[in-house]
Amino acid sequence: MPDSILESRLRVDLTAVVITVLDGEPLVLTVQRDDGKGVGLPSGPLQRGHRSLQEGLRAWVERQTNRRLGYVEQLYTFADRRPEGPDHPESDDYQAVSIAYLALVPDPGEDVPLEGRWRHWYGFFPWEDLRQGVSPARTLMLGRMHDWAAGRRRPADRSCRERVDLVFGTGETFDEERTLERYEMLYEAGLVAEAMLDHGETPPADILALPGLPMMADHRRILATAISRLRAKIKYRPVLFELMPPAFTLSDLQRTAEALSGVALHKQNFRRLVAQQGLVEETGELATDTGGRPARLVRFRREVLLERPAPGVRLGARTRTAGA
Amino acid sequence: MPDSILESRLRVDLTAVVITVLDGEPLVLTVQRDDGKGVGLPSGPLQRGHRSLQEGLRAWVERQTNRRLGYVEQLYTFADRRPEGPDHPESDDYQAVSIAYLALVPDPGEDVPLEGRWRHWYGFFPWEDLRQGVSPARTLMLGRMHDWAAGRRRPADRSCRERVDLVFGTGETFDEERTLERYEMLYEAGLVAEAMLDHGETPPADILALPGLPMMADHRRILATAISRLRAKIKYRPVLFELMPPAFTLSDLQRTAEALSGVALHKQNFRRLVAQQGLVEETGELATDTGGRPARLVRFRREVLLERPAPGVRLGARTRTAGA
DNA sequence: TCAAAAGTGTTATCCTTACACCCATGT
DNA sequence: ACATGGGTGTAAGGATAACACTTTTGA
Repeated sequence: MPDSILESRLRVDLTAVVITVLDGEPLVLTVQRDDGKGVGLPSGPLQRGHRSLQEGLRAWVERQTNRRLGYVEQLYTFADRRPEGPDHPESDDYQAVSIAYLALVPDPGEDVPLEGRWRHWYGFFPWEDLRQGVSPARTLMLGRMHDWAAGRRRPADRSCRERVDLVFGTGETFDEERTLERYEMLYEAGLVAEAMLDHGETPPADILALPGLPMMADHRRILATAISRLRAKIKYRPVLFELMPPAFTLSDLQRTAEALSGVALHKQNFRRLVAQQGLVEETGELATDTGGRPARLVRFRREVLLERPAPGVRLGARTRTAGA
Repeated sequence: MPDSILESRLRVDLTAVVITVLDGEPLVLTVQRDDGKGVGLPSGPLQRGHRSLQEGLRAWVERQTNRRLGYVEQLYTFADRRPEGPDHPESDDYQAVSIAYLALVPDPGEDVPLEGRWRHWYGFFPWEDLRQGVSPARTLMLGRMHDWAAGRRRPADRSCRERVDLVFGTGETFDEERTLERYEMLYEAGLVAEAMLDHGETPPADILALPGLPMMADHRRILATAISRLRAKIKYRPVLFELMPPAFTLSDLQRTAEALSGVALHKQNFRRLVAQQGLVEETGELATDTGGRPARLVRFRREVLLERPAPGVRLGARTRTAGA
């Protein structure tokens, strides 16, 4: 009853982060907005007739990209305010509430229509890929973060520099799950294009000087949320297998895990962990196109979803990287 | 552009699960709806002028219950369809989308106004409390679930009976984090009052024969979601301390952990885990009102939030219970 | 003096890590 | 033959689980 006059009914958007891995590279399904807003994630408003939030999401993705989704889980709900730029000084209203979902598909499929396109994760987040050790791009960006940190004094807690090093990790101490925190820190430092747009500034002409490709609205933040969640989740739930074909080799599985987590894993231990958890069983066939000795093909034992309490591909140790 | 005629703008509700622990009992903040719908969680619509979703939530809880919230995190977003009962045969529209939050406060506080009231968790979920071993209520309810399972044959996967035993656990194998799954299974079996209401039936007069007190709409499901999340989270993030006063004893801390997780913990190992993780430091004072030997008071070391990657109160072993 | 609760020490066991080594195929 | 990737065994280290025991207060 109270203040019902203030109630605002607003649009509810459903937004999908659809992930796959192809040849050891993680991909995300994007759409190119025709209104010049750039690259975004598939999304659309919740409608009458959608039987549930998830059904609505599936319908939108199918329409926009022709893909049927398999595994789907809810990620997070964001409220996107209208940007506060000089054009909208008075906007105290919300544009929309958008409910973001994470979806996994085992292969990219063909005939993705015009607007739909798979893009590499690490094009948007170059600093998140440490599989080859520390990349020059990462070092460069860390330098800029240190410059930014040096110009700030945060009262009452540790120095900003220390926080940067903690969240970004110094080589060995990289925590791959902190993708969202890293993005938010870069945003705070004004080192991503979206930060400038949201403050009404125009990003520099040499947009490529900023680390990572931007996305429309807050979609890159949503993607960062998805990556963080997925990197955490593969360790305690068998979601990795939602990205695999029916039969695969253990090396394929490891490559997929590495693609998602962004770090190189220790081969023998990875295999043992998978084996001893009973997550896979042999098909009896061999893959001959491996280059060296043919590898046994295995398949996911779907039964574990029912029998084990919380099985996941615990990643185990990493291979020691050369970088500090 | 397409189908904008179908777009529906709808209400967005913010719903709070506010938790505290008092004298070893976990409590949830509830409001009594005056329209006869029974007990519910504090909630209200997102309004213009709320600076963010979280701010909106805080505003509503403060107004309805006079409590300021400390720790707040987003839980899940639900779409509540109008019930399909005989009164609304044609309703294909949503009532509202509600975004649920989990909030933790260190003490109940006083002067909670008329509608606001703290209630015991386990009044709503009697089967979730295994601190004293297996309760008669739990055994009774498990029997009913077995009866239900016996009357069903699920094709293509394990027998329903096995699924019940897996999710509810047989004594030793109880997985405290599966609170939501257990509630959903009880709902499916029609053993909670809400299931009947949602199907247009009237619950039996002897409502107390059904396990646990009901809540309005889907609020008990939301509470189950909160419990699941919280039980999982205390193991890898130091959220337990959001429920503690500034100074407390290790036994207090253990009692709080037990209250939330619903199982009895092994004293010595719990203490060692907390100590060796550096989560607390001594204040130098002693608590004299413990009954036996006075206990040292400790406080949470807030610094760990910055220095450690993912510190949590890993609960360690449980005390062996007598029940099978 | 005894009950009650705090607090300490110690061992067996398991899981993880790290390393070394062998196997099967294509060129 | 040898390069390449698949696959196995094993010992060191660390964390957990389970146990027994001592200390300090109030009644």
